Amino acid sequence: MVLPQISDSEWEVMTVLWARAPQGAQEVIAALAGRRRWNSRTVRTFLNRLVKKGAVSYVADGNRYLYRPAVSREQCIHEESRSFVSRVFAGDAGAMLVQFVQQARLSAEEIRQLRKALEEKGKE
Amino acid sequence: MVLPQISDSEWEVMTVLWARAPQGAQEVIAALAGRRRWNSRTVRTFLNRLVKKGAVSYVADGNRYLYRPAVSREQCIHEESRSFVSRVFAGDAGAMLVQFVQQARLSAEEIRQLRKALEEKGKE
DNA sequence: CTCCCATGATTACGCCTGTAATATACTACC
DNA sequence: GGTAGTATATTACAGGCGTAATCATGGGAG
Repeated sequence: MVLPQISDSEWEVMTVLWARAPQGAQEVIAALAGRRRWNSRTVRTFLNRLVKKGAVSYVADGNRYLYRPAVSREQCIHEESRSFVSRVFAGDAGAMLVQFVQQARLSAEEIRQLRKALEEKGKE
Repeated sequence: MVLPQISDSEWEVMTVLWARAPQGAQEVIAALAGRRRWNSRTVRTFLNRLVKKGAVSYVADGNRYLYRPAVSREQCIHEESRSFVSRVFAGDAGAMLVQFVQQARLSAEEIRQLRKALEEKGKE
C-alpha cells in the first residue's frame, strides 16, 4: 500500500488524531484551536480530504462521525523523512545527521540516547 | 530577506547550479538529463520560475543567459530542515535525530564522525 | 408540526507545481 | 534578404493546497 500524500496542514490534523482517537470533528477543531487560527470549516475540509486520501477513516456516531487515523504515525514519519533526505541531501542520510547534530541544541539526555544508538550501530 | 520557497523539482535544478555556476540553460539541461527525464522546456520553465522567485540570478552572455544561484545552499538546507522538523517532529530535533540514527544505514566513518560531533556537544 | 442548528457534502477560488507547447526575437548561413 | 535554428518569453492546463462559503439533511426545541 502506498501511503497517502499528507500536506502541511493535514499533518497537523493527523497529529491530533494520532494523539487520541477516535474523535469527532468538534473535538479535533477544539484541539487545534490553540495552535492555529483556522475556521472550523477549514478543519472539516482537511478531515474530508484526509478521508478521501485514505489517511483517516470514520464510523458514524449518531448524527456525526468519529474519525481515527488509518495510517500509522511511524509509517508517515518514515516516508516524510525519506523524501526529505532524498530531496535536500540527495539521499545521504549520514550527511544530514552530521549537519543536524552539529547544529541542533540537544539536552544531555538526548546526547546520552544518541550515543547509545550509535553504539548499537557500531556493533553491526 | 525571506528565502524563496523552492519546490521539489526546483530543488534539483538548484543542486546543479550550486555544484557549478554560472551555467547556461543547455548545460543545466545536460546536467539533469541523466537523473530526470524532463523535457528541456520543462527545465527552462523551472529556471524561469526560480529567477522570478529570486532564487536564481542571471547575466546575459551573447544570445543566452548565464544562471547562478542567488541564495546559498546552506541557507536553503537550514530552512528546509527547520520546516521539516517543525512539521513532522513538532520542532523536536532531538527526537528526529534519535529516530534517524536508529533507522539510517551509516558507514563506519559516519559513525565515527557522529560520535565526535556528539563529544563536542557533550562538552558544552 | 415547524423552524433552527449542527453535521456532513459539495462547490469556490486563487496560487503553486509538474509538465510542456506556442510565440517571438535574434543570429548565422545561404 | 529570407530561412532555419536557438534562446528567451508567454501561455496552457490539470491537480494539489489553503481557506472557506453554500447546500442539503436530519434531529431537537418549541
